[in-house]
Amino acid sequence: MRPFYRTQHYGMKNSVGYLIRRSSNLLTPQMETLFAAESLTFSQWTVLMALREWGQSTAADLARNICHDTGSLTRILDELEERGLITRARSETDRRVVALTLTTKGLGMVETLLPRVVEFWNGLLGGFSHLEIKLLVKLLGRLVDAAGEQRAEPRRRREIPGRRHENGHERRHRRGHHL
Amino acid sequence: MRPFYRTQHYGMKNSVGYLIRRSSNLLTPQMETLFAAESLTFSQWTVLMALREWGQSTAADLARNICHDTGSLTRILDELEERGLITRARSETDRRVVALTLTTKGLGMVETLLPRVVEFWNGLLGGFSHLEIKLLVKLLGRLVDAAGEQRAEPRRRREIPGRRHENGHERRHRRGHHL
DNA sequence: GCTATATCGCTGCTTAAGCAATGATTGCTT
DNA sequence: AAGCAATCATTGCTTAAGCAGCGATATAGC
Repeated sequence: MRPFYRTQHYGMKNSVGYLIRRSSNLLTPQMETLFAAESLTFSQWTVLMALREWGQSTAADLARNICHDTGSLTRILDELEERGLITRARSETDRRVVALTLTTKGLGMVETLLPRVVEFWNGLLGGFSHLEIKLLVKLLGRLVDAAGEQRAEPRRRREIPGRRHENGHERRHRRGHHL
Repeated sequence: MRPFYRTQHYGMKNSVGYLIRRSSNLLTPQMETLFAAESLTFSQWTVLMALREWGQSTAADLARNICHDTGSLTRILDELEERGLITRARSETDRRVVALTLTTKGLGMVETLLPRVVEFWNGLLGGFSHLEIKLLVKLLGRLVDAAGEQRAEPRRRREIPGRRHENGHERRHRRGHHL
């Protein structure tokens, strides 16, 4: 296929990279104002959404499919667990893995926030036709796929090996938080 | 216009917010590997590109049109100036303003890096038709506009009031850097 | 069965981004 | 003309994200 960009014509207005970056920087803080009252980060919100959608997951899994490295994610999960929104349960069949589940409280949080998010996006995309939005979603999806392959094999989400007992994880050290 | 999203069907795969965030998180580090040898940040790269494209600008202007708050930007500019890639010149007609220009060295840096960037994007977008890319660019542009309006008046870039003498800025305090 | 390699979740450290406040300057209102 | 509000670039502080390394566990090769 004939390449799209030429060195001579490459500018910010037609650069996908710049536009993506700018959208992200613009949108993230706006989203977070929606969660201000509940003091949720966009990342935390995404974790909750993912758990609601996938039912269950693990930290490594989320790190791959969402956003961050496992280090940041651990801290995000720490807070979500502390606030009683998610549950960590060490798997029996693979004791390295900790299965993450949404608590009823966590699910309630999502249900509370979701309408605001939907309203926000409907407002923001008011000038777009449904066809355009579908197109945008599709193109962005393909872009994400392409970027994922470029980096490494994106690796499918795997099934979580049997998770029997609730809250069966023994953390070695607790960070900061007394208790 | 009939709203696009419904609370019932809102999921990650069709969420523009999630896709944007994920693209950004995926793409940024990949871009930065292109600048690894020159140890440039994506943000720094964007500043250089903007200056090349707009000829001249100010910190506040860049902050509005690019990415960050003026605080971060000051530090980014500090390093770029220290490395001799840009020039700060206090304006005569409005002494609050510092006009930013690309040095020849800075321009050379852009010219060196640009081919890599172009190649990267052409590779990444290999599976897209030209029409699709143009469409994506257009849709993203409109999204950025919509997000900008939502937040506040995006405010057009203004002309820089007369800039006479090169390097006529007296910084009150120098950060860290001895000199 | 044993060793080498990979994966998982977690921690400490480093760095970058965001926020509030400041001093200097300008423009606006009356 | 004078005072008030707004703007600009900068700084220190706070917080979040990224990276390297670790102990525990699991898998593959032989």
